[in-house]
Amino acid sequence: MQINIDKTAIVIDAVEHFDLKQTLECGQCFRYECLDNNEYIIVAKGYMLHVKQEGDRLSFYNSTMEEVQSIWIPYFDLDRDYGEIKRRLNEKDNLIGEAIEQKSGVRILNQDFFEMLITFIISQNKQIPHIMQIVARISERYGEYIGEWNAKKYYSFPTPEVLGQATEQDFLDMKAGFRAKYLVDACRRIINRELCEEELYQMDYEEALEKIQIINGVGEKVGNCVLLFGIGRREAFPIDVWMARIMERLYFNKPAKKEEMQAFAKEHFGEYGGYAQQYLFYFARDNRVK
DNA sequence: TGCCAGGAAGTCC
DNA sequence: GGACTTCATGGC
Repeated sequence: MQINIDKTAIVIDAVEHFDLKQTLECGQCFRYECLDNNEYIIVAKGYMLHVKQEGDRLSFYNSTMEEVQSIWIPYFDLDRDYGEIKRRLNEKDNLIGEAIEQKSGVRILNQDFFEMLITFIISQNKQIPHIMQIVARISERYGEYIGEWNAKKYYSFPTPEVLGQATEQDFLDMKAGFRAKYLVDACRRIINRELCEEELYQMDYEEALEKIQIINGVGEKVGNCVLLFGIGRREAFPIDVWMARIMERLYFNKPAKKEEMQAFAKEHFGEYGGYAQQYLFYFARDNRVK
């Protein structure tokens, strides 16, 4: 991968299988702001990033060469061969091809575990814009100031220790609703190490999925999202209402149980389940599949 | 106004 | 063990 220093930015030319807008707006990320066409402010990994894509050129405006290499290339999953992933998925069947083609610039972001845990507990029974609002409130109140753009200030996502100081009432004030008690429970169990990130990396997928559900408010769907987006388990296959709709349409042709769909995904997509899921989810949601 | 949202837990039988 | 209900909040 060729990385260059321009007058105003660190630049990567000839990026493939990547579209900044699709990758941010496909439903996996909740901390971005669109400035202009394919130009964004992103908050991740404790940094505020100003980034823009023009064709196959990706420009990082407020970053160093070292940060691009050590933080942003891994974050955007840019050192993975998505051409190979797409070939493998297209070998499985000819039904997923349309979704891959329409959403071909999606990559799975490598986000932080604790942030994904809290974010996806919030996500249950909520629409994406509202999830983003609540995560922004949490960061403003408990995160650290990391920069501003156009007079708007940005804040990092808090650590478990800091967010652990919030009470159920605090989460209610931030409009988390009935999830407030789950959030308190999650912080507590992370702080006292009933669940820790390191052990999840060492467990196999099934074991990790079971373990993460010790947290009150984390079930199979939320657990899979955390493993996929926060622990890098690409075999994870979260099934929400949109995934159920698109799978019933493409693979079952009738109403199906979640358990059946989960088993099908494991057998059919295997280690590529997470990628398949994201192409299908974004396709279904963006096209309002009923 | 009623229905739904990247669901999970509680409660019934 | 499966089906049904409840849980806040906001957008349409």
